[in-house]
Amino acid sequence: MEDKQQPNISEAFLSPYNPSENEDRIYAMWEDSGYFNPDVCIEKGVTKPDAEPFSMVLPPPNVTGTLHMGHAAMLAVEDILTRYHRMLGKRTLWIPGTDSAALATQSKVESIVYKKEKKRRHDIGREELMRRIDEFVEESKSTIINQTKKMGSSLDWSRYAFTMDDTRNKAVTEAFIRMYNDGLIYRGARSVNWDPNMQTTVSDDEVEYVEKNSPFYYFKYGPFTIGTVRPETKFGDKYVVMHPDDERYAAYEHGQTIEVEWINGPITATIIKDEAADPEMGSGVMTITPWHSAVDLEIAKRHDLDIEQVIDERGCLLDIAGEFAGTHIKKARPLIIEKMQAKGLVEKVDEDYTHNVATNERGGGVIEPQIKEQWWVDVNKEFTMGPSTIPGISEGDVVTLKKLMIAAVENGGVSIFPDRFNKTYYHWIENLHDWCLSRQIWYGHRIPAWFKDGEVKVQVGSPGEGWTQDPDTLDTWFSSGLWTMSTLGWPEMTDDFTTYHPTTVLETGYDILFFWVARMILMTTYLNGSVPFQNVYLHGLVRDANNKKMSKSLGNIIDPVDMIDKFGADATRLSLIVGAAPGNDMPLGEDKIRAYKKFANKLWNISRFVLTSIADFDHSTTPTLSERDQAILTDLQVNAEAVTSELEKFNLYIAAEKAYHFVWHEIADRILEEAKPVINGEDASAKAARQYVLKETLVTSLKLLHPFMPYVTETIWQELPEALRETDMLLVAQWPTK
RNA sequence: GUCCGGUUAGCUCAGCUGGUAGAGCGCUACAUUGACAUUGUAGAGGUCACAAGUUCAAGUCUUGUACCGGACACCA
Repeated sequence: MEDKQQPNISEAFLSPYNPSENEDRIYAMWEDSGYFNPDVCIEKGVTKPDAEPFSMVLPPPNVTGTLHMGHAAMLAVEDILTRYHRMLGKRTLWIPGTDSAALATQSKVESIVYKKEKKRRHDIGREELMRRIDEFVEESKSTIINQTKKMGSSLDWSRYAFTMDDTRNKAVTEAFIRMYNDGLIYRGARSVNWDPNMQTTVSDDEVEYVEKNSPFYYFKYGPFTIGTVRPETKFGDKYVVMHPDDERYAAYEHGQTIEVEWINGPITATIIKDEAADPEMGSGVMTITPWHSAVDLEIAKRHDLDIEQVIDERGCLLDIAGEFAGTHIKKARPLIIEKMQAKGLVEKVDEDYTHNVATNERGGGVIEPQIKEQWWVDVNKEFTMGPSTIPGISEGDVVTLKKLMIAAVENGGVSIFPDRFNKTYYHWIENLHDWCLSRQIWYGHRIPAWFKDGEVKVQVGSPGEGWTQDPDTLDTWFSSGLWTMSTLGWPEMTDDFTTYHPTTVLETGYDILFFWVARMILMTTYLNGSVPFQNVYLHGLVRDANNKKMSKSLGNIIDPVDMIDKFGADATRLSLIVGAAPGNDMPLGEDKIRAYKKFANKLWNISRFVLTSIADFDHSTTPTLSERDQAILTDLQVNAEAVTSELEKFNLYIAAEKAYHFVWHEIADRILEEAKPVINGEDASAKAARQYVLKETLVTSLKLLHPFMPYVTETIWQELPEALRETDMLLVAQWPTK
């Protein structure tokens, strides 16, 4: 049997490209080289010490989670940006980290403990629970880290950060104390979103409204008719509110009292005229429950009304409910209706009423508004600005946190891509209320506040004998809001901080623009007088091939780890980039990933062909080029510049598509095909010239594609003859423009 | 209710500052065992949602209409 002749090229090329044989090996090689760390790049001479910095933080995934397609898309985008800028010769830093996801993690561990030992958190105590959580975190964190590496992410693991580690803890405490001392954090009793299941408050942004069908009751309230879906809140309703201009009730005067027969007997009701009552809504009359409704509370405050609690923290009725006291609201509701029916107070019931029920996004409990003493960030309080590099804001200006957040974006300090999200961002800020910071859960950053006999001190460590620390912890987004700073060592003015902050890009999903992006802007503009990042790149949601949301219940989840095993990380990355315009959701099916696996193989074969064709080329000579040879080199240049300009504009989806199209349909289909007769022809100098061109073509292709498909390009690079490799790894080769 | 998008080939989408339609997948025909667990060449397929306006010229700008989607707010 005759072997085809394959002079001087590696045996590796004799079979199709096999991602699983190469990816782990290549990643280990990159990691061992230290090139993910910009300091090492400088040490080894691949980056100039004074090169322009490029920095980015990884939006920290939940430490106990597993990788899903959303993460994969995020990692693909960020790694492309990182590799591109590294190849441009910048001091490039992409910082990895994981998030403690306090609420989610604690409830996960609690449920494990409950399943195993039938114990609740109060049974095992704070310290023990924390120990269990730490253990759980330690055990499960390697999963997400390993999966992140599988995607080819060129993160500097030597700078790995965890939201709950010492450095981050220090940053959180420092931030809290400074904001408290400036009066931007205060303690106050206000209406909060209380989750009776998890026994904690949640912020407005964590409340999810779920559409539900419930009976809507019309009750006779003296001469009026009032409507409600929640009869159990109605015990204390002694104010009846109507619009001042509502003709139907012109006979009643504000402040007038009437006797009304109510659930547990007669009460004295007071008429309140307030514009909050919508005349179009039902009868135009309502009673209010200020303790359990933020809207009602505002009305009550306007008229200085009594405010009474009806439901306790566990969701049970209080003494005010009389015979129903101690009963859980779920059980009480039908009993109350029964009694009211017997008393003839029920006028009618609308069984088919849909309304939105507030639930805790992360636990699913139904929110019961309560008035509670909590810690808050005041977003409207005026203060005098310290040193500032924020465009449009100078030292000494009187500002508010809201103003800072708007100024940072309005004056171009932060650019958001795609820019239509600017409006979404402003819209959110206009609606922004004070931010409830404290959470009644144990896992998280403990609030540095101490109490003694009604006195409060905010500081690091106990003020002394008899002081007890606030048992509450901080909203997880408080620490996340510091992330660009804390990962770089803030509040210490480390070299990292001064070099890499503000970061160049923040890449994340548009779904957490408010949770996270806005909060980072809030915290950083105030604490550091700077923006946290210059650019925000928002990616969309990954949907299935039919554009449906991926979900467990639909069974349409595509697992990125499966896809990597099946088609390779390169193919998975490209499938998540091409056709994925920033801010738009993208459909993804296996077919698409398979198509890019073919592309990786195509590149593999292109390389094999070129290496075979140039095997006898003398690299020490520079041959004389024909016009056509020149034209091909120009073509390379033009296309490399086209890809570059799209990358500069953050149009990764176009850049990837262009690179793909150029390599496959220009290089493979035309340049390689037309080179065949020249390479096989008699004219030795024409052959040498074309060999030179082919060599350039291959090297440029590998470089152009490296950010998008790092594994296959690096695998090929490692097989190139020494003469073609300007650097030991493609990872740090020079980007092919200029 | 407020705000923001979208509507272009069978499907998924691209079309930047206006100059008479593009890609990928799919489909049809032909070719090819080659650098190619295939690939190449060619082709079919679109009154660019609808209406009016600006303009020498409108997927592209303006206004309106109709659907579709999203974010936020929220009701007794």
